[in-house]
Amino acid sequence: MATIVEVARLAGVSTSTVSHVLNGTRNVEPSTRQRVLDAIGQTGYRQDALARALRRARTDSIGLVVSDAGEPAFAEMVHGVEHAAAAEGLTLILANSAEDPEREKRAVQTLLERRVDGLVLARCAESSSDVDAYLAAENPPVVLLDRVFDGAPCDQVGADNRESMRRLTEHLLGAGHRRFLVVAGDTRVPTLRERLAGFQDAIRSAGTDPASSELLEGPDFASIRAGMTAALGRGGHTCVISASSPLAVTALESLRDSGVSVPGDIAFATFDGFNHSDLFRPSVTTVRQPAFEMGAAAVGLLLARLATPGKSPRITRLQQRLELRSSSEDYLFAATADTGSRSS
Amino acid sequence: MATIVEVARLAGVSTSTVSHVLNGTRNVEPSTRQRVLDAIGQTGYRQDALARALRRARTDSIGLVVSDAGEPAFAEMVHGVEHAAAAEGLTLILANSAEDPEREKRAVQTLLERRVDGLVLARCAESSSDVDAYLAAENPPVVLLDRVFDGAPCDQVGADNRESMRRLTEHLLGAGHRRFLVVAGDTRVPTLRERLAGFQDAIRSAGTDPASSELLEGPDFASIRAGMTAALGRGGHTCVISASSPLAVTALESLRDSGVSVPGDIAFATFDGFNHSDLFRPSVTTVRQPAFEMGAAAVGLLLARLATPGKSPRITRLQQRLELRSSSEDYLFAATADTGSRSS
DNA sequence: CTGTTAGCGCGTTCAC
DNA sequence: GTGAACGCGCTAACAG
Repeated sequence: MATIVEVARLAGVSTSTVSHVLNGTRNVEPSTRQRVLDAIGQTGYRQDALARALRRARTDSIGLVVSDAGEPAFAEMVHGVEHAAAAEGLTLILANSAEDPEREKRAVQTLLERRVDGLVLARCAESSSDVDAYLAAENPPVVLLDRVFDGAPCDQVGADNRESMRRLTEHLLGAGHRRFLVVAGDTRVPTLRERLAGFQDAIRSAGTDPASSELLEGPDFASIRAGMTAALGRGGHTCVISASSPLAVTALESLRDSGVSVPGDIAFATFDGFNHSDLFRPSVTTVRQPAFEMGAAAVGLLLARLATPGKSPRITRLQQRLELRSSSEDYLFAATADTGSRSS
Repeated sequence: MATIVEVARLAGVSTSTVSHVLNGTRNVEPSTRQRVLDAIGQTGYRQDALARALRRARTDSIGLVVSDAGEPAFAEMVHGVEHAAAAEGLTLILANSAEDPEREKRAVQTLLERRVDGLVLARCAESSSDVDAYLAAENPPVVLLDRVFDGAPCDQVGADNRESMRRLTEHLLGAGHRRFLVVAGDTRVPTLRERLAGFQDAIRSAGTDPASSELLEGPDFASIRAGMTAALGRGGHTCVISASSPLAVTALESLRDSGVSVPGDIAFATFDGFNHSDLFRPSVTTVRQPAFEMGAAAVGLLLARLATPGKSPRITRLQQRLELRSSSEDYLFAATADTGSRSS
């Protein structure tokens, strides 16, 4: 690979002139400029990003750490981050923590060593505080993605989980449901905690008896499954709400294994959902995350902070879309069913 | 951020000693070694990957360009590449060409400027020859992923598309199918061309009349859809085979819009398939790509080449899994149906 | 309008 | 066993 020195020699100018025509950083005589361009063409010279970054103290790259690269929603966020970054001339360094605090820590360290201009983090559930220490020491621009932490000293992008769950639940209440089975999952995860809160908001403001519904919480999917099976055995619920796509898989498997049909015997709705759901039965009612847009928005916040640091942190909440489908809409209440006391 | 100079001063040694302690590149007196380690601990010093890479002429990073980051199969490959790279201490720079030759070209250029130690490319359908020129000029280790090009001068990883399609078709022939509707897609794409070839292999070696089946080829999904609708209108086919997941979506939409039910009226099978298909109806018969493993295998080949260059290119074909489900298995031939002349 | 020079932070000879 | 000095390729400050 040719270096700037060879180009300069070939064009009969100094390296600094070559640098300036390349970067447009000062005027150069059209004729010499052309000589430089010709020399570049002949040698096939390209700037060395490494040397350039070392000198300029900026790498034109950003780091992204996701907590589960296998999950479609995260894959879409990666896609969105890549898209927005590329559009801004930034390259993307990708790391996956796989929900492991240790790997997350290493990833952040590695990215800082590589001197990324900014960091987008979808932190894992039990994220180590070491990470915060590293970030505080270095203090690079950081945007938290997907999982919003109250009081975090940086920009954040998330979905309007609480409001969306409230809207979903209100819709289901309006359809007549009163006895819900809520598969809430690991409520230490902010996203899932917010969704549960949204459910409770709706129940409370509707004046419905919270005791009619049942919550399945916890990080362990085996327990969730066992809880599902037990609850379905007892019966009485008219609707299952799942707070995430992996939880939905577990819930649907339990329903299938218990011989409970959707929407024949019970209604079903979930967050995240499944691709191309309209092609299959049951097509499932879904609160769809704008994952791609969230990734792109994170890059936007990063650039804004890069441009004007010192502003106070912003939280962007992107609206989710409620997609009503057969799994909830085609449930029929039995004529004799207790659809709750319509108290209002 | 502390630099090596500060550490050296604090430890009362030269920078070269610090460097040697860090890299274990020559013996140092245990006591001075400890002083250096202490100084590192105090300052929170970490090596600057940029300066290090510039000096060592290697970046410990690899570049990955995928042709469609939005496609689940590619997302899994990204996942696999990231996983294997991280395990080897390599960081991953990700770019998406979005099937655009221009973007692909820019991505490869950018990655070369960043001096990645190697490149994994899932090239797009109409990849520019400029890319080959850049690669030839620089001659970095390259592994082609997913789309295998005969005679390419580099290592490649793909799936055994031809064999898998042959196996699938043979299975369907065994079930009695003779009149197939094959949604082949853009057969300039090696993967899709191989799958079509596998179908033809099976038809030929079974001695079945090729004219009984119909092929839908071309890059344009609207035409594919129109072709589907026309073919379904004419009728006579007993089985639809789709060569990829996006094609399957189009095909299933056409089937639905034409009021043809799967597997009631027609059997259906596809490559790639849908996640959690067993939870929904119809559950679809699928030839599943080991996408994660393919990504990991690509990194493996890259490392092997890095270690021992000069060997002749290798092609790794990973086996795909045939997942038989209701969409094809539960199709019932009408008693009067012509299931072909059982000539053998 | 252009050239000279001094680092960015590190790894690595070469000398002791 | 250790240190001094050089250079990876580039940009920015200073001169002219």
